Amino acid sequence: MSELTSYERIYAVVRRIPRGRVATYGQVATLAGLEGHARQAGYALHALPATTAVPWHRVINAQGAISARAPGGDGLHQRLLLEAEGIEFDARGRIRLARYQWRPRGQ
DNA sequence: TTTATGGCTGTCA
DNA sequence: ATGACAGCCATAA
Repeated sequence: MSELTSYERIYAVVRRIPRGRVATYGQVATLAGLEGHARQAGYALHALPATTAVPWHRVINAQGAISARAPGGDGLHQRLLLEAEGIEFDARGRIRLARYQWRPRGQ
């Protein structure tokens, strides 16, 4: 019923994530109309080109941690991007979701 | 067309 | 608190 692909819906949601905030894959999937398909949200982000304007780094897993998508430490790059936006990580490299998780509609 | 897989999530130990 | 298992279904081959 849409001319947009699932990926594009996901990108549209991710683009709405304010700076200094994060959202989980499941949350993005739900907002994109794909409730319960957290993985698809992850795949969509995985498919993003390096030149994208989508703030994919603001999307993390339900544990408030960064999913290691590549060996070696690419996750570190994502972490730096988040820290640059003012998001703090605890000693285990996890984000305080209670404080930084994006809350659409309720501000 | 079918088959395999997966940037996850939730539950149980 | 962490670790392991199974499941949901779209995308890619």
